[in-house]
Amino acid sequence: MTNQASATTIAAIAALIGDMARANILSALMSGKALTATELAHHAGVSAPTASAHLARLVDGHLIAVEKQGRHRYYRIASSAVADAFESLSHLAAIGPKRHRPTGPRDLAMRQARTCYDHMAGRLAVAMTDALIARGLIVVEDRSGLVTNDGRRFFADFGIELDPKPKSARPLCRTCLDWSERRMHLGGRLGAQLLDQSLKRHWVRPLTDSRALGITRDGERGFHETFGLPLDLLAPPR
Amino acid sequence: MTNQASATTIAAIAALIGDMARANILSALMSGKALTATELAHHAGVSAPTASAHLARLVDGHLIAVEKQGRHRYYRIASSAVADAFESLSHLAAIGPKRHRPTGPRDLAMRQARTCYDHMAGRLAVAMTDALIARGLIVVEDRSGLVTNDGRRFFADFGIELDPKPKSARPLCRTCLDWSERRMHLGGRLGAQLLDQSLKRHWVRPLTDSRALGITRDGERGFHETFGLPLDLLAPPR
DNA sequence: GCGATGCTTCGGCCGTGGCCGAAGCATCGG
DNA sequence: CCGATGCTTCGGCCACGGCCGAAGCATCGC
Repeated sequence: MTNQASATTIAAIAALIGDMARANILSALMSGKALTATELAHHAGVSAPTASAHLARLVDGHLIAVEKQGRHRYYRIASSAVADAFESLSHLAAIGPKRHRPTGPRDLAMRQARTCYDHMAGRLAVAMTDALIARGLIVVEDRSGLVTNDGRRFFADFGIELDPKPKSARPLCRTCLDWSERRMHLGGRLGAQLLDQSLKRHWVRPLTDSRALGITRDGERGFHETFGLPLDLLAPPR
Repeated sequence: MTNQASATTIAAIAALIGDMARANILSALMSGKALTATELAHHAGVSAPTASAHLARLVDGHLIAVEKQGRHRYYRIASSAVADAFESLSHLAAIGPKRHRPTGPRDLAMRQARTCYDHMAGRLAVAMTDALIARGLIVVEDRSGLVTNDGRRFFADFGIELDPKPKSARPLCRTCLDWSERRMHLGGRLGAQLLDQSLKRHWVRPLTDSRALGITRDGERGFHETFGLPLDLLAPPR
């Protein structure tokens, strides 16, 4: 009767993810966008009542959170821990029965850069995080990080506002791990804003029907000049 | 119709984990030991036929592997990716609805040192890995690692045989990530042998009814002198 | 060979949970 | 106010899958 209670909870959570409709819903929310119930119903390929029941169960299990806005209800992933668990399962599903890495073109793009929840992951994100640490712009310890004064200036120049009085309780700088790289990368508000800026500047663009991100020509230059990332890391996957 | 196929697979895998009996079976196997069908049936609290059916499904889904030995059949976790996914879910289950870390005594011990599948995880394992890298005894790149010549000597002195012609196809040195530390630590055959030696030397001992490991007095001295780990990291959790 | 032990397959029972259509609240726009 | 839109609740249908006991293979010890 070890962590019996714990095993119960694990089973409950896994069972929540272990349904086609709910997995599709979570998959859709992994983009980081908050979506309405109807959109999610459509995405999961089920009727509105069915989706509603699924969403209620996911909220009840604290896998997703809901925010009502007028007559819409916006659902989103509840925490980065949820995104994390889903990514792990996703990784397991991808390598599944195979012995060695499949390395399809889609897979290569995913490994280079992709969105994870609402920030970036993959080689690009890991390298950016390393670069920020190496330059003393952020300090990372355990799972959380701090922005240094140098960093504050740097991010301001880059167009990222780090309001000292955040209205959101969400941590500014958090690390999130990476199934393809086995390294940490930035999440939290800072990670989200880095993705935001990168998209705004057209340094990366979402690839169709996937969470993979493509690095544009501008991006190759920008990431190289601004963050000092090596060019070969930024080139399109071979 | 994005990664619809992928979402299907994720749901299938999660559904496998999402059953009390199967979660208990996996939980038991997370110790890294290979167990027989009857033992697992007992552990899951179900009859032999029921357990057999569950085990067959888990094998079919490539979550566990089986090896027959005489009239016994030994089951074990199929890969570190499975152990990884289970740990992620375990982490999610632990923090679940709560806002901040619970930090019970059990939890503190788990964060300091525990077994992950068949090797060590937690602060201790992460620090050991860092120390080995810093001393140039291993080189880690991407997910896999190499033992240097210096390292080979070091491990031989430590009592770990690294036969150049391994009969097992299992990689010697692999990294595995860590939910509590968000850092990589050593898995693979080397990681397993490090745990082995640490247990043999009574530097760590399994705590009752848990995957947590306690660091003994001998261990504090040993890890400090042999790996150069700081003493405060080795002290019992406050 | 023989029984004992370990494990799986078979057959049948039953409950949980998925699904939808219809109806019920809530909110917006006019 | 009214209808339209977004979402949930209700009621009922159905099947997937978990559970066990009994029986069937396989392997060991003698």
